[in-house]
Amino acid sequence: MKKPILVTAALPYANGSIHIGHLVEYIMTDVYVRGLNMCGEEAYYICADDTHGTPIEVNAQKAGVKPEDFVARFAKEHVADFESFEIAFDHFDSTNSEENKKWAFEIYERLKAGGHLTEKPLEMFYDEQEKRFLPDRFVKGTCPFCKTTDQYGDVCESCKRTYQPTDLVDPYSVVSGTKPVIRSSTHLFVDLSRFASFLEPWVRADGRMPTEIRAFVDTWLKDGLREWCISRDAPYFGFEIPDRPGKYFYVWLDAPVGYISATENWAKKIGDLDRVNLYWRRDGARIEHVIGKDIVYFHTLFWPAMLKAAELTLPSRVHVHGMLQVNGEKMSKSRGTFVNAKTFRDHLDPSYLRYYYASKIGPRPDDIDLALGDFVNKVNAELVNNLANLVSRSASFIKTRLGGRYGKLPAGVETEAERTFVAEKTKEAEAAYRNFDLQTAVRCAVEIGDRGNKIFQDAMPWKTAESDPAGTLATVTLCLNLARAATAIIAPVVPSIALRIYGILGLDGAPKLISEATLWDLQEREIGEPERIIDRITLKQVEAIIEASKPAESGDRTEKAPEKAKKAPAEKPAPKKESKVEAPPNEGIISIDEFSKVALKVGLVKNAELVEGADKLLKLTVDLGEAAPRTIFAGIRAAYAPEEVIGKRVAVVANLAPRKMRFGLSEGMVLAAGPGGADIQLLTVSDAAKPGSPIK
RNA sequence: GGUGGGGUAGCUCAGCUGGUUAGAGCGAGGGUCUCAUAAACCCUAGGCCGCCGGUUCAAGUCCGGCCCUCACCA
Repeated sequence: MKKPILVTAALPYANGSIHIGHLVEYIMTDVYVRGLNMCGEEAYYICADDTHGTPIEVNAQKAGVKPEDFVARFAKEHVADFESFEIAFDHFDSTNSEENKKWAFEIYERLKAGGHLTEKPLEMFYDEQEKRFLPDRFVKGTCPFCKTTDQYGDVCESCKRTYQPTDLVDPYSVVSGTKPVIRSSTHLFVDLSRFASFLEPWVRADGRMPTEIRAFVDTWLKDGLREWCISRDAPYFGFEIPDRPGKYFYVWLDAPVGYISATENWAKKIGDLDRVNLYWRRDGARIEHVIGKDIVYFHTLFWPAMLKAAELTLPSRVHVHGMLQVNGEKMSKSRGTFVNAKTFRDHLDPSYLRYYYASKIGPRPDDIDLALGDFVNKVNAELVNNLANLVSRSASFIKTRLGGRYGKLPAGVETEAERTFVAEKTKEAEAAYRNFDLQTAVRCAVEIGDRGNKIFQDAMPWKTAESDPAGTLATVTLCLNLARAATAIIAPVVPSIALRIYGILGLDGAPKLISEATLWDLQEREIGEPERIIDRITLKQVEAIIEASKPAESGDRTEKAPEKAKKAPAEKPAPKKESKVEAPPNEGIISIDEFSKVALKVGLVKNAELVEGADKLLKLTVDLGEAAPRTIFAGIRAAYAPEEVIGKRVAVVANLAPRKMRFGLSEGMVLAAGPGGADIQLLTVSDAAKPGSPIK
């Protein structure tokens, strides 16, 4: 007997709004689950908000509300966003539930009983003012290697090297701005290496994950698995560890457990409580996770180890997708490409985005590019001009000129050829859906649409309607049966459009099975009422979305959300949520004292030259009114030729720690505006300013 | 820095286990038609398949090196 399939998408973090990056995953998973069901499988789609962790705790505090309330606001918003994009979860839950606590405890107890836990002290930064330990991303300071300032406690964005927070020079707390002290705290660890012999074959099993990802995970396995710290100190929003008062489960311990607890609450909702045990304890389901490239480690190593230790059902498949780019670049607030689900929905029908994503998503974990011009073209050409218009032209032709009833299909080879073709495409599309190859499924539908349009065009029914009504009706009937086939195939992608088309064709309800494509039963019966299916879109509408997504003011210097910024699926790690009403204050804010630490001065560029071996840098000699001019390397070569810069009076950070570069020592930093590359404007000052005079 | 992925026509991408003249859609140029959401249909465009070597009768398709780019680094 076929097992039901329980599909999950990664849990969105309840710290921000759903944006078009998240939607890649929720849409593709939704299409996948709808596709499976339309292939005759029994598939369910489960998800939940991920609600725990330091960022939420801190942000709730800043917003002056309880974490529970903070999280509840986003839960409401998330549900509304998903609904509007026709993402049809069978159940959407929250990790902050009694059920989740219960399951997390159970897994914890099993880890302990199995002897998989170790305990040891850890030296960590502690913020005395805020009375809290500081996770990596809540400490900033100067990179110990390259001396770049304001780097997070785990990795330097400038030189990309990783280190411990305690390695930072001049560390400060992101929460209070004070200098943290080192304090020891005892923590719990899962000894992952004990699971190595189990994980290796599990990871390598055929079909477990895309081969590209397997290669990636393999390298981790070869390097040897490290211990995984699963506890955090209070204050923390999460579950307190039963036998460790004051210690809480790290959010990544209980987040994936949400897959199970959400199943339990769903089981309760549908009145079949045993289902949670059937699926998770008795191998009664295929469990499939859909995740982004960014959280592979958790889902292919930690999570299966936890499940194994607790003797729960392991996922059959972990499907991984790539990240979203917009116009070939990361989503960016300042460019307006960081588009929230709500903003998109306010401007355009979500069907467009569902269609576009599906048309670009293949089975491999490649990044997908939302190229705005391409978006407009593709949607108009394929969804509207091809598919919707085929229905429109054929249906209204029958309605207005051929009596409003379908005729018989043309006899003979013509119809046979189409039947064969559609049968082929239907099979291909079913296989494609099962394999997350959504672009192939979409192409199958479009190809059928092409055939319909070509047949209609070649037959020229507008010329034969009078002379040969029966033959003409047969041809148009064939076209509509093709349109119906394409509709059944595309239904998982754009369900509401499929429903509308079925109505026009005179069919009840929405397509139920992809195989309806091969029914050919639109014959000698009434057709429905023609209606507008979906409008073409214009670049202008898309530009309006971008415009609406730009930050209102330039002061909004966004930055990565600490610790869990990368948790959000399909999101290029970047900015946090926009400063809407409910938004907590940004912890990037600094005090006047901190700002005054920066010595900005006017510098006169005496000389500038190209740097051999560095295609981005110019070597500047800058007079700061000091005894000797300074040498400063500036990454402005793409925008300025050396001679353009000489003689300019520019803004210089004079007390920046000197940075040793391959080409020499850089003794300061020249300020410039703009996104980078060739789009850079040096901040210049009028000639009246003396070199060395302070900028305040 | 380490690891992994990419680099194919102006743009977005297909090209499985190597094999006839390297494909699609959009855009661009030309034509047909008017039923339909200024939609449809036909023809055309001739791209060093990132660079350099190698294996092979035969290489976008395998191997090595390099360049560029993206991602991940618990």
